[in-house]
Amino acid sequence: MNKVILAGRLTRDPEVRYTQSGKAVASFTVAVDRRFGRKNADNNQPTADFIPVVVWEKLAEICGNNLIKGSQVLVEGRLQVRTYDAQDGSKRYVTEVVANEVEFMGSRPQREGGFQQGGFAQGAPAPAAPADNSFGPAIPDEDIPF
Amino acid sequence: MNKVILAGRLTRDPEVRYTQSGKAVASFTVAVDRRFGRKNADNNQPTADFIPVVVWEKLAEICGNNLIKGSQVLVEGRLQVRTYDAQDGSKRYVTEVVANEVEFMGSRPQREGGFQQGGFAQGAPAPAAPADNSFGPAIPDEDIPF
Amino acid sequence: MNKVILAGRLTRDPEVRYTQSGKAVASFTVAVDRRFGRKNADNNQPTADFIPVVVWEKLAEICGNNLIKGSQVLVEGRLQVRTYDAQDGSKRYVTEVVANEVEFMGSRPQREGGFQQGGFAQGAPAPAAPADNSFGPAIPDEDIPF
Amino acid sequence: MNKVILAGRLTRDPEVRYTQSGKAVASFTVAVDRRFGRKNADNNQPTADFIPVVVWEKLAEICGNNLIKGSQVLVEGRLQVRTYDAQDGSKRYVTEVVANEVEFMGSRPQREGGFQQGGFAQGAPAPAAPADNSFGPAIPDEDIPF
DNA sequence: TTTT
DNA sequence: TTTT
Repeated sequence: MNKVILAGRLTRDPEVRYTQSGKAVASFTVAVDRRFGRKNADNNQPTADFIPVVVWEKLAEICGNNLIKGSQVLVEGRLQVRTYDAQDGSKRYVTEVVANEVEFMGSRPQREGGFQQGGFAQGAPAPAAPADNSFGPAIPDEDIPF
Repeated sequence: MNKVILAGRLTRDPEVRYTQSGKAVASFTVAVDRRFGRKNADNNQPTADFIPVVVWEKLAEICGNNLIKGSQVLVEGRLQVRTYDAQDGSKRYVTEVVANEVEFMGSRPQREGGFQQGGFAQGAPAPAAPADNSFGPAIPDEDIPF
Repeated sequence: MNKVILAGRLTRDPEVRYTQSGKAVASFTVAVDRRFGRKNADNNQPTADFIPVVVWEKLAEICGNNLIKGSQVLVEGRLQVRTYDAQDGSKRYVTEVVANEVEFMGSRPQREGGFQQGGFAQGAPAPAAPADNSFGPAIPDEDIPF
Repeated sequence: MNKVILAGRLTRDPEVRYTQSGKAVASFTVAVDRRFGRKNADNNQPTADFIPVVVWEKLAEICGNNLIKGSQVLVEGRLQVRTYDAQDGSKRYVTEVVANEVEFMGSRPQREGGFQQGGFAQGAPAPAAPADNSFGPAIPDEDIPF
């Protein structure tokens, strides 16, 4: 068992890319507020954890089409550590949550254009082209977790 | 909510260190086998995820005293991304699971000296001195998650 | 490990009772919508699961003071099966989630009087008197899960 | 989200039944030990929770073929409350975990005949006929959760 | 780099 | 760097 459950808000709009074979991949970071009391606020500690999340295929497109900066989500997935070689020859690690479920929670930030009222992530059209993967190196086409 | 649940085996004996104020910290990596079918075995993909885990205080000592390479564990905790400055001035990220519960599961590897048959992690004496933190930079003394 | 995580909405206002020794107990039911597709809507199947939740002590009072029918919550707890003897002498089972954490999620139903904007369940005054436990027999005073 | 994760041992051999349309259903109870300290042992409280679990189709057959009384399992599923009318006309509730994943954990009880060493639940032949559903009324044929 |  |  390798299970992660996060509830929080997107720090930015999701970034949707496509692999060479055409699979959609969405990346975003979820800010999870720490419970009051877990850390003393007065000693300059962070008050949130920022967790990189990656979503594949249909769910990626749904997230790209329905989530924006500030959106509240409930994410279920697994922890994955990818490894890659940095330019200086050293080995680097990228840890992220590969989500297999993203629920859209209540209070959603406003923006021009109508978003759906919330609900589960499913069914949606397909957007367009690539971008840069902000969480590390290129994601290989085969790297589909489920 | 920021919750992680892992079931797997230690890739090495746990490493126990102490902060300046005397708090114990144990670090180990849990190998979580991927379900057959999640990845095709034939395309050179990894068959396990290797997840760094950090444990504090009493639970750290219990882990240090009862777990060894190969021990089967069920870990519950939260995902934490620490940030630090590398020697070359760049910013690096260390992601780990901060465990608040470690259950010892069944089949445990043999070793000289008697280990307990299993059970929950609790109650235990205290070992001794530091070492190096294999997962990143020094863990500050205040960084206690609960 | 005995862990339950639910995201849903209260079907009614929470009911707060007190044990003889004065401990608060809140009871409510969480309606968890099933994912579209898990069940075909067209064969008269329910579209939600209704899960009884029980909360103790300080958290019970916070829930009583901040949640109402329709409130969206994220509940973490454990499953508990209590047993009791029915009037006809037969043995009955009551299964409920004993929550140790209740997060208040976004979109909250309106009602006269100001409720807080959301956040984690903690810190709050104490309400008053008993009522009837809608999920089964009297909860014994000692039955505190944590 | 409606998620349950249990680690424990079967109190009896699984019971495998078949619906009219031929779908396999396995039922068993998982005993989950409570953490020491969660309950004082000295006040006659139970030291374990006994949770009814239901498994469908292929996974049901795998469980029927590989698990026995005492088997250690890690179960992931969802909580379901079924309702039915008792003979006396009153309404009764049956709560159970509908498992979608069952991992076989380490130390497994011995019995004549070779069982596999453990691993994930998948792939297996099919056993035979019905029996009585020990956890409540007949499970309708359509009631397949995934 | 960070959300409300 | 990896466990069974």
